[in-house]
Amino acid sequence: MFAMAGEPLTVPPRRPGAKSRRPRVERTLSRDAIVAAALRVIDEEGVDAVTMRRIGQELGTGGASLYAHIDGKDELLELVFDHVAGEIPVITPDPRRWQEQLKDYLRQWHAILRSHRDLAKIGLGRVPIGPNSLVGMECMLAVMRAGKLDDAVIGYGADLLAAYVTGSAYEGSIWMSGKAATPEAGEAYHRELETYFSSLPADRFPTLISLIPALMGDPVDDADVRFEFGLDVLLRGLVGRSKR
Amino acid sequence: MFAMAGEPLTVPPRRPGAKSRRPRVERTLSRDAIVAAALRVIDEEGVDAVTMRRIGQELGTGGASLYAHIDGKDELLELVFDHVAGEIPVITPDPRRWQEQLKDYLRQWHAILRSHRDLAKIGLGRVPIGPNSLVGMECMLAVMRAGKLDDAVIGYGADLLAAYVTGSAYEGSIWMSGKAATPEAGEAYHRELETYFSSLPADRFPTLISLIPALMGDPVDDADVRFEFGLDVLLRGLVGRSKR
DNA sequence: ACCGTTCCACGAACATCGTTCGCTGTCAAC
DNA sequence: GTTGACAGCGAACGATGTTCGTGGAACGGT
Repeated sequence: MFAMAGEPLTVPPRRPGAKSRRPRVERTLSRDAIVAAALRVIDEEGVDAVTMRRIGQELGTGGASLYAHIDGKDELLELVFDHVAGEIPVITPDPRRWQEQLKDYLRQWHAILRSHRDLAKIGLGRVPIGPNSLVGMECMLAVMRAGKLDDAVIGYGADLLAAYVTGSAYEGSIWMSGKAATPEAGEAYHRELETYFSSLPADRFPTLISLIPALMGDPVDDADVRFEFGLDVLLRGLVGRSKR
Repeated sequence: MFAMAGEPLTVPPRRPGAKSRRPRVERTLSRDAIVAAALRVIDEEGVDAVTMRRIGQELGTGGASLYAHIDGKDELLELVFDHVAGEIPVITPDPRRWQEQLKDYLRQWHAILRSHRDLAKIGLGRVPIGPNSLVGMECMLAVMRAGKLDDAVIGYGADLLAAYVTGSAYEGSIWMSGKAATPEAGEAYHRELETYFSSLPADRFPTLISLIPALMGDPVDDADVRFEFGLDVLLRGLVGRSKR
């Protein structure tokens, strides 16, 4: 499983014993090409459409050919996730405006995840330890330390914020999940859910029913407002927890 | 997909056209028995071990027999999730100690999820709309309203809190995930991760390295402290956001 | 210029998954 | 007593991740 542990920071060679006596000629396939193809499929059809055979076909071959460059599907998805993590620009911490810096960073991270369909799903059950993810983590921690937060708050808080960004991006992608990934289907599901809530017995769910407007905003317009709300709540809580 | 929308609150009959001319004699199989068997398998081997054939075998038959009572694996998992959601005791809101009530409720939810291995994984990509989940949601909303939070804060906040509980329970179960679900393997992975972080170049990851003790506590002892921290941060932020 | 080694590419195959199909036996309704 | 609906269930289908064995091309040594 965790084959990356202890390996150097740069993308590690797959076969440790391969001394590569040969100067590694450029063949048609490569790790980067495979990752790019997988990302292309994710952008077009979502993470569930990523299949070894599908990626191979995208590169003009079969699924078995990928195993020469990649250990398996798990590692492939991890590579894709870390690849897009590299798209986030790094930040040099400025103690005077660290909060807005941190928020901006998380906003960008969230936006990038959302721009790749349900890519966030990959990061849900994982501890991201790819090189780019680590750079992002270091960046986040540095900004939080510039804010003079307690070490314990930074340690727990960074995890909390990272989980929030990933989870929020994934939840936002659920509305267009499943097979019919069209925005119309998402809105249809949204409406169906709203009518379902409205049909509940008012005597047993009084609070729920009275809060339907607050619980369900427009699924697309509301996504950013919702994310911003969580961001504000989390940072408010973190600084409140740290001071004193 | 969302076949439950619009159906009555009690567990809906699977086949809408089945008028049940026969008074539904008690056969060996039943929805409840299937759900119980699935939960048993989850407790013993985790969610990934839940297979139609495995559940059938658990009940002394094959996998195909389940489809007479259940639409498919997706619905089965949803039923299991909602079943354990029924274990959480409901709360009558007390405005004077609503915060501790809310915390206690989320603590119990978290504990129940954690007690069923990686069951939380099921709830990650779903909007829980089962009957028991709805009762829990109503309960949560009522307590928050007793705290006189703004409606908007309740609406967004309830989602935030629910996602936190589920996500936190799942993350906690990752340490013992994979195949070798033993606690020793979890600790081994934890140690491996720590040495990996320690091996990073100190000139490029100064903050990360200096925060290793804060980032990684003991995986088991630390889980509750970590959860409590997030709870405190979230509630702090929510009330701060609501007051003015 | 030749050969041998190395290793990528790839079709076929294996195990496993969710699900469907068609048959059988049984029990309730007429 | 007859009939018909339906739970139960083995077999099968399509798709998945992964492994195996073969082939062939490119490089280094001679």
